[in-house]
Amino acid sequence: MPLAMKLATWNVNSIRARQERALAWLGAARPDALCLQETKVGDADFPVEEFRALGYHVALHGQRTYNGVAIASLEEPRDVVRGLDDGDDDPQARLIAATVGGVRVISAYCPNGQAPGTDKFAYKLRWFERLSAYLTRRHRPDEPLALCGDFNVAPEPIDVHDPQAWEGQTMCTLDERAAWRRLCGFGLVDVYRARHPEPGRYSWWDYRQLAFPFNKGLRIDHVLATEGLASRCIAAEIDREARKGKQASDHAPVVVEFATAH
DNA sequence: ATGGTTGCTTAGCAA
Repeated sequence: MPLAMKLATWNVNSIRARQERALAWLGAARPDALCLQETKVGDADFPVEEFRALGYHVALHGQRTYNGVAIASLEEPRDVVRGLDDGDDDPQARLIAATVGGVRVISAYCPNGQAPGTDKFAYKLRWFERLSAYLTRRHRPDEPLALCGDFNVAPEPIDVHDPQAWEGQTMCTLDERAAWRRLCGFGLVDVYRARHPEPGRYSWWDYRQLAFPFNKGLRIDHVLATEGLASRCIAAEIDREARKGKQASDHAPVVVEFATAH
């Protein structure tokens, strides 16, 4: 029985474009589970064998061109559930859940929302409500659960490089932040922020305008854990190194560790 | 600054 469980989440912005970097990162970081978002590939075209060669199983809920989520894990993922499972006829592949190491791990790619007032924004807010309903329908706040992914919400001004410029913009509106708080109201803790009260820590930087070198970012990738699991957190980091250089995703991995329960 | 960069798919969309 390992002493800790290491869990990571990373929006790779196409697993095919990022395959080399993603596999190199996985081989070096060796998390017990990695939640992937924006794989942008159908399940038949996911590089399963390359992950397998590193010792990782993969549970897939893919989609060609847009969206697509996955969970890679050292232990074989159990009880895999794909989608929000609420009878809604939603063709967008944005959620996959599996049990790994006794923890219910969920990889979520929440909608971007484009801009307030658009159909996409309404879909985003509704998707958050559906996700909240999914949690209350299928889970309890007293079980070990980690909801990981790209939420496309910067929860507070501290999560934004220029809060005044971003106020009311997509990812920073009152409605999105309210949806985020309702989600957390299930009984979830923002694991990174709980350990790191300091400003200037972001997980996403726009490709344009040299945003990364100037650290003009937002913290929109999160690990939300139920309180019992969150209380066992022994580390939480954002791997800025993975955002550096050529052919990087616009997101960095968020990595957390939990002491194993006894 | 209705700009700018990247990826998928091939001119336009999404982020």
